Amino acid sequence: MQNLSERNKKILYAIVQSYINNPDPVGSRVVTKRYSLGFSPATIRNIMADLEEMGFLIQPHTSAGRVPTDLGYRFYVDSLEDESVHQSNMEVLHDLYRKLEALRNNIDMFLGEATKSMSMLSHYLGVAMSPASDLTTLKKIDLLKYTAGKIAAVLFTDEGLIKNRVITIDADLSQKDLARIAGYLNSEFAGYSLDEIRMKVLRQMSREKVRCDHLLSRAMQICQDALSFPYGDLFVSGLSGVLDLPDFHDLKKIKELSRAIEDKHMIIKLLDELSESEGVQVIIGSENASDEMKRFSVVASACRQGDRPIGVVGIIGPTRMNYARAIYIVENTAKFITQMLEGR
Amino acid sequence: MQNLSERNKKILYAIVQSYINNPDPVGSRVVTKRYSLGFSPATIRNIMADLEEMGFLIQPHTSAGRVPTDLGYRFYVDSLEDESVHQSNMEVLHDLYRKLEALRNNIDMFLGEATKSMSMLSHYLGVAMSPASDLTTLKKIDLLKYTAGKIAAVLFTDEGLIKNRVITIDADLSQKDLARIAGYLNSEFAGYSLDEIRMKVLRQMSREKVRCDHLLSRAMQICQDALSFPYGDLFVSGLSGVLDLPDFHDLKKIKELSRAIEDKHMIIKLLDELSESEGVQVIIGSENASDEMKRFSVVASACRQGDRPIGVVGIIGPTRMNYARAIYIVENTAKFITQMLEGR
DNA sequence: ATTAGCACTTGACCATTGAGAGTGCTAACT
DNA sequence: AGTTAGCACTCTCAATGGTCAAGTGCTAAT
Repeated sequence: MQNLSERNKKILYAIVQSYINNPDPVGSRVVTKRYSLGFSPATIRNIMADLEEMGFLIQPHTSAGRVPTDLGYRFYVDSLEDESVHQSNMEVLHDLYRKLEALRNNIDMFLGEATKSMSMLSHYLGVAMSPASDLTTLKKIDLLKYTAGKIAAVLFTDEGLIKNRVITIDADLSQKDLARIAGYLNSEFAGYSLDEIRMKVLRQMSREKVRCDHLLSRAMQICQDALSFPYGDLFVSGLSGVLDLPDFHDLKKIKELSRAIEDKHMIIKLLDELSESEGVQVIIGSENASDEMKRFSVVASACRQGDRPIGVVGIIGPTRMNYARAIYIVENTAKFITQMLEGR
Repeated sequence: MQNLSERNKKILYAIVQSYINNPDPVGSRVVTKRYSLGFSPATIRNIMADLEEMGFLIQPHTSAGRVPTDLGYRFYVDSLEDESVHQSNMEVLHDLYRKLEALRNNIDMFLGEATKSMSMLSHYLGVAMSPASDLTTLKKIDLLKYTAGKIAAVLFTDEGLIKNRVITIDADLSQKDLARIAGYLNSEFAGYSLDEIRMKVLRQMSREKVRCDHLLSRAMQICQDALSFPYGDLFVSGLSGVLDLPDFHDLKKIKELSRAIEDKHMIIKLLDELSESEGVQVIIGSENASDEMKRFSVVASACRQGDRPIGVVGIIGPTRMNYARAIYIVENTAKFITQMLEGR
């Protein structure tokens, strides 16, 4: 990448951009015509041959133009200037989000709507994930009597998530007992992450066996049950829009994509890994860890509140993606969500 | 339909069945060959011409075999005998559901898994919807202090659903106040459907304006906010599996389907209407109210607990669907869910 | 180092063709 | 009168071959 001359960089950049705007393999003619660098087609051809040798381009067949490889896209994305991102019709984005503000009290629903907006604006798939529960911080837990032998645990987290869960217990506890247990749990565990709490509980329980405080050990048991949450919720939308893209005129690729987004675990893992990193992340085609995603690209960003992750939003599309636009949309969506959560 | 002779019925039935098993237009030859009714191809041809005239069959083009129309499928489904449904590998179904029993406390998650099972077994789309909130019966409401100016309302319904919602209020109420309000709401509204409660609240509020009891009017305000739920949750799964069907080798049809299932409101409305009726319902192609669904069929059943609807499960597929199998799967899934809910 | 020119390759497009499947109709059969 | 055999007809589908345009690589000239 560094061993590219300035000239070659410019040409590679132009080729990728041309291909992103228009799904035809780009030939030497159009490069000279549309991007007026002062070279003749023949020169461009030589350079293109070099770039192909270096792995940035590939030709689908002899006598077709060239198409960027994943490496080519990578170069393009890395050399993308922030300024190039400014596109005209992006004010819509803020208008849209302003409408979404009404949902601020319900983060799950908000994320669902945010994916819709992202998919509409980008014409790719919008995805979002609420935080992996393990890292969320418990703010408050309440226990409510539900029926005999069943209680409902309501968890409030610092991120504004509320989760509830029905727990079956073998004894019949009164609401008063439950309030005492809840009070104890709150005093003991509020402010810790669910992960930490789980560990604390385990330690407590082994100690408790000896002391055998009835209510307390029961409290621990309840707590353990209450915290066993699955992953965060996942939202995906925009599939029907994606199918209109020329990239998906091929049945095989449609199947691949739908298989990928149906594998929620895979997507969750993917987004989860991104939730650690700072800023907008771009994963291009073969850079993806998962086989199912090797022909698609991901643009995603974590939403933070201070240093606590509160979710991930992103866009999934073909490797031939308008990265500049996607990055802009994701960046601003993440920013907006962060602001919204701070404002409350 | 009644004006069909017994012989014609048999032949129509055979044609539909053949087409369901094998997506080739069925000609007179195969009818005589595979279904040994004692007729020659020529006779069958005459009858097929009659059936076409009556609207049960259609030929894609001259010199192709015939294909059932929606009317043809309707005849087939209506004359489907219960016995014909027994298929060999259906025991898997119960094995699968036994595994799902672990999720019985979390009806939403359970429905999600149930759709997966249904789609895996049928190779069509599995859908499920938790009850439309309007009709659910309030069992208990709890109010919890969340932050200053915000409270969380937790609703328990008779169906075992728990919903929560953050409500913003303009004053700061203590947990004690909230408990009083909740107590009042419970004594007043428990046992009524959310719909009824909404009406009661409205009546109360107009009366309250005169009397101006501060806490009470506040309670009404909270209650109104707490009850304003969106639709029930919708679960859809199995798209990638559907794409392997020969019926979806056509890009246009894929788009149609994905557009349809992305229109959640439409699907919810569709299932909602079915939740009123008894037993397994079959809607074939053009019988669908929604344009987007006119080329697909729906097999669905409401799940009841007594006379209270607690959800709808179903299968969406091409009109050339294995109705017998789909009906069997839906019927047993619904039955299983009902049993599971009763057992708790 | 760059470029003009040219021969070559290849996929896309189109019309033609022949095979195969299935029909409708008529005339013969029971 | 219902049923069937026979046959001409229609239509799709796959294969074929020929032309066209695009784009390349190479060579020789600048």
